[in-house]
Amino acid sequence: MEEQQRYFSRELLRWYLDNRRDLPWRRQHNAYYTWVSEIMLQQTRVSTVIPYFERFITKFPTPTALADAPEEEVLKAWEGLGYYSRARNLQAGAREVKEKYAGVVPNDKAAVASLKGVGPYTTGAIMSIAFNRSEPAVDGNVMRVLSRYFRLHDDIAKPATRVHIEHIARDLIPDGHASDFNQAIMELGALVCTPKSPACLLCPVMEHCAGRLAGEETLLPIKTKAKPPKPELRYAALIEGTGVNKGKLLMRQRPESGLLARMWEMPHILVPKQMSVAGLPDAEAQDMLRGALHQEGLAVLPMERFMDAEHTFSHIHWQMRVFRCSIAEDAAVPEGYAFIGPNDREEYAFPNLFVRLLDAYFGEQEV
DNA sequence: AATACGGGGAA
DNA sequence: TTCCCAGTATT
Repeated sequence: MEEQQRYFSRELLRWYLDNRRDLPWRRQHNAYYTWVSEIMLQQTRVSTVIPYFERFITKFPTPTALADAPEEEVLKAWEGLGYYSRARNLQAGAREVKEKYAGVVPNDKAAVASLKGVGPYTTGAIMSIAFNRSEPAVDGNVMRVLSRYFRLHDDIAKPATRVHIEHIARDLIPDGHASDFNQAIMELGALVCTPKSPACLLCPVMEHCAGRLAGEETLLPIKTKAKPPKPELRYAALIEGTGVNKGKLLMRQRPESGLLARMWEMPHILVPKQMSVAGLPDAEAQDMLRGALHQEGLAVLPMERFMDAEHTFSHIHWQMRVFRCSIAEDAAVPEGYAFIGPNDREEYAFPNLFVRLLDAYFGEQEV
């Protein structure tokens, strides 16, 4: 092994012992905590995850507790965290651990890798962090740190690059220190070797960092840009209940799979692209909304514009125009719809966009 | 190999 | 605004 590599592993480990953050999932050694935290941390910042992790572990302290919980409760605990299939996959994994491994996360790479929602990174993270096994755990941090340190010009957006860097990372793990080393390299990426302006002068391995020595620390890593989100115009119906449903809004549950699976939303329609370019007059928009909802067995009458709202997902940009609608007190409500009041909100999981709309509506009612 | 899949924080 | 974050599943 080259001196540049031994130096990296030695100095990084030394640095980590002094700079390790005190995080909830590091307070005690528990493979389930490692698993839950790693799933939550996928594409999600540490500061965002911390409160979710605390609540989640309090509510579901063991794999068996998670396995036995109602699915809606798990989804509600995930509300606002995003990538909601993670919640369902995690619970599916917990059920498998309960059934096949007596509720204990197995110290077995193949078994862990086969759990739902656990890919190459998370497999390596669980095996190394929880069981101190010498497996690489290559995430965005690790690709950035190693791209800079070894001055790799491969496009980290390409799957083949992750595989390449996994081999490099595996060779760097000091015998018997996989857990600390893998956390150390990610910690360095999060605290020092940051994406925009890396703090090279604070870096424990700057002396032999090829990227920095070449003056390329801000050029690396190479990453092709993602394409911009596709714009979509949507018309939504804010349907106020009357009689026994006074003070409540009619909401519906999204399908089992796809975007925001099984979460609750305001009934709405996608406006065909041709008509959405210039937008429609309110009268025509309301007529389109009324007709589309009628097709679904919902007889409502759009009355006036309530508000506009926008939301950007990774790949779609929603521009939503919300119309206040009236509905007859004895009107039929199709399967999957429910009247939800301010006191019922804890029973249902909503995507961020509809949390904002509900806040706007119920906030207005209080005043 | 490309695309679907959320949301928020930092610069 | 832009980037991108302790990625995975599906196609």
